[in-house]
Amino acid sequence: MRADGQHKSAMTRRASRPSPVAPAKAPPDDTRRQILNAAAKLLRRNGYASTSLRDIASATGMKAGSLYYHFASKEEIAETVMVEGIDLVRAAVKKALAARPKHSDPLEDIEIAVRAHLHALHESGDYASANIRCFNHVPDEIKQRLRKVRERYNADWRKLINQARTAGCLDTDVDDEALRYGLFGVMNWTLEWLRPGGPLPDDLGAMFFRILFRGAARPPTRD
Amino acid sequence: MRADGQHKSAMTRRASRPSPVAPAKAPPDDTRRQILNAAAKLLRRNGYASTSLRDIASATGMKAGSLYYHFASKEEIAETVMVEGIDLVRAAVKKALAARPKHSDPLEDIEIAVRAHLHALHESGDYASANIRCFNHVPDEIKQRLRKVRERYNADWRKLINQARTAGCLDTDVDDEALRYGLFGVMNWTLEWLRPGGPLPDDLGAMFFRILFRGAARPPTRD
DNA sequence: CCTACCGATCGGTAGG
DNA sequence: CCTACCGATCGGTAGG
Repeated sequence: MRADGQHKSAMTRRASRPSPVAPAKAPPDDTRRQILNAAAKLLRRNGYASTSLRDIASATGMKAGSLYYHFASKEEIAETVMVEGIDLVRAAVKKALAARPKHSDPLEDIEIAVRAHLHALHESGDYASANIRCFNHVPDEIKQRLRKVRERYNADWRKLINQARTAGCLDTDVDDEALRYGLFGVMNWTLEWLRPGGPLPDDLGAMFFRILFRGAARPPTRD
Repeated sequence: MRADGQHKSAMTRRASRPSPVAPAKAPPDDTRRQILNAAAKLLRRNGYASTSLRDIASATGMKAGSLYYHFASKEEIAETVMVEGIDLVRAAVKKALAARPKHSDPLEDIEIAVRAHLHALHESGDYASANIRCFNHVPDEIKQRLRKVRERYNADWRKLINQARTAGCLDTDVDDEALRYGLFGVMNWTLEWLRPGGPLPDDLGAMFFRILFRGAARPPTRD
């Protein structure tokens, strides 16, 4: 079976000959990914302080000290997970917007973004959740760098809202920043209560969009 | 000055003679309160795992071991703080609703509740914030008991929303639980971003109520 | 309410 | 990537 050289799937293949760009002697990048996956799951569930390097190591099938062959510190592991968490959601929203129907109006774009953000938060899962759950308890130095990454994603939303504002789709007595914080609030708060058996993230996104943009109150009847 | 027996304010007075209901020989309840105040502040800022008994003790001017004269464990201190955090907000909302204008409609009641909740969260401060910030990282046994206390507060909001529903004030295609989670989301998420220099909690409450019930989109013009 | 201390666990390192 | 270990810190206790 091994003679044909095709026995491994593309997912797990390793270079059989040293490649000029990725030398085969180097430690497999897979291990690094396994560490990050385990760390993301644990950080999401237990928080920053309660996640020990021994927990991460044993979940990856190695000993605590060995983690330092791949990362310089616990902080570096956590920061890597959280940055990826932000970028995963950001990329998911960007991708959903790129696939939107032509000539969609600014409000439709926001609905697409809301649904994509919620979907990524609950399906991609651990990385994005770890970012939101651990942000407050991470050392200040990391927090400051994370803020810059978050700010890029905030800018995406400000742009979406501003396009709706410019197009005249938003009510004049609604504050744009309050609206953005409100959107982040309803979306990210789902991490506190939404369980696997509950409503689907996509349906929830549609409902939240409807409430925040059309309002929960019954519209006044035309008379 | 001490001869008149009136030198202490009512806030800090102690029983000068043993009272049948609260014997004077007992340790002062003030100390217990000071411990809880310090714990609430630290739990809010640093989270459950990163708040040590030594931190709480030194903030109260005592040694770590002495805390066990007032509480049985770190868990008991945290649980006490968090239960009070829920009850403080709940009481603030109840009080605000009790003082509402006569014949206010159900939507006005909800706006009052939103503003009271936000006000309590950011002015009463540490206890309520500690509850929200630490809930996920507290031992399961405590979490289960806290859920029951939270459930009482949830019931208050379900009642408010249900009254609006029954009165026909809410749109038929809005889900009541989604609306409640949305309200909690926008309100509690303010802990993640609202800083002392920012908008006043009351103004923010009015804005959030406006967005969630009237909608951020410009209403269709009547033609 | 303090001193002195317990066993457990933490992030991290040396040497291989 | 492991073994063996470091100093620091943790929640909690004994005895006063």
